[in-house]
Amino acid sequence: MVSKRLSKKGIRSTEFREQLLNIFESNNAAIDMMSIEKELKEFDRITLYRTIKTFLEKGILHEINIGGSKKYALCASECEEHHHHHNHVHFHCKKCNDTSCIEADEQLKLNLPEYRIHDIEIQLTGICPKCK
Amino acid sequence: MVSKRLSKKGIRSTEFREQLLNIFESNNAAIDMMSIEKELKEFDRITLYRTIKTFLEKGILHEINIGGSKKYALCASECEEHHHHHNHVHFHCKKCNDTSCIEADEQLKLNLPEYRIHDIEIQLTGICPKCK
DNA sequence: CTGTGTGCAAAGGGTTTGCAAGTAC
DNA sequence: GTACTTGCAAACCCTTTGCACACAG
Repeated sequence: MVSKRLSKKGIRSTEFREQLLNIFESNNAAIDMMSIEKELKEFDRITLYRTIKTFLEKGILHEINIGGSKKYALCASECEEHHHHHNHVHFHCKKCNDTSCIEADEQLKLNLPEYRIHDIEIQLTGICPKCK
Repeated sequence: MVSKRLSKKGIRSTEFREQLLNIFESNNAAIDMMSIEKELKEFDRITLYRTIKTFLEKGILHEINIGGSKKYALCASECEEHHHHHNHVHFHCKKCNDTSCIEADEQLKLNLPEYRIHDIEIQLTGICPKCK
C-alpha cells in the first residue's frame, strides 16, 4: 500500500503524494516532469516540484540525467535517506524516448587505481527491444 | 591553429569563437557555463549560448550531464557533424568539482542481446587523485 | 492542537527569440 | 555584396520563495 510506504519513510501521507507515488509504481521507466504532469489530471505545479524534492530527500525517488533532461525513478528498497545506491544501468531509447532502469548483469572492469570511486552510472542510448 | 579548425568544420572564424575554442583547448576537463564565463574577460552571454549551440551542432563540442549540471568538452577528432562517438568515461570529483574525460581502459561487458546499443556513457563520481 | 502540506501570487534564474548593426568571405 | 554573426532588449520558459489557509497525526 502506498500510504504505508510514505509513513515508513517518515513523511505524512496525503492525497497528492499517494497520487504521485502511484504514477511511479505503475511506471517502471524513469519519467520526466512533462510525463508526470500528463498523468496527473489536475495539479499544482509548485506542489509537484516540492513533492518530488521531498521524495528525493527521503530516498523514495532518484534523479537521472539522461537524454538531455532530468528524469525520476523509484529507488530500490535498499535506498536510504541521503544514501543512494544506484550503480545500475539506464537505457534511453532514441525511438520511443523511454528511459528504463535495466538489470543488465553488467561487468565493468576499470583500471583506475588512482581514483576513489563512489558511484558508477552507466547510460546507454540506442533502440529498445520494443522499437527494434 | 584555432581558426583553421573552425573553417574546417564549415563555420566562419570570428574573434569570439576563437576565444571560446582556446578556453576548451587549454582545459582538458569538461567545463560548465559558469567556468566559461569566468575565463572570458568580457562577453555577451547570448552570443556565448549561441556559439556553444553552434559548436555542439558542428561536432566541435559535446555535452555531458554529470553532477547535476551540464558541462561541455571538446570532441575527439573522429567526431563528425551529427555523429558523435563518446564511449568514454567521465569522472566527477566531489571535492574539487572537476569533471574530466579519462582514458580508463575500461572493459564493459553487457548482457543485453535484445537491445541495440549506439552509445555507452560511463559516469563515475568520487575523489580524484589530486584530492585524495 | 501543532506542525506539516497545499495553493496562489510573485519573484528569480537560466535560456531563447527578434531585430538592427557589424563582419567574414 | 551577401549571408552569417553579434549585441542589446525583451520575452519565455522552468523553478523557487513567501505567505495564508487547510489538513494529517
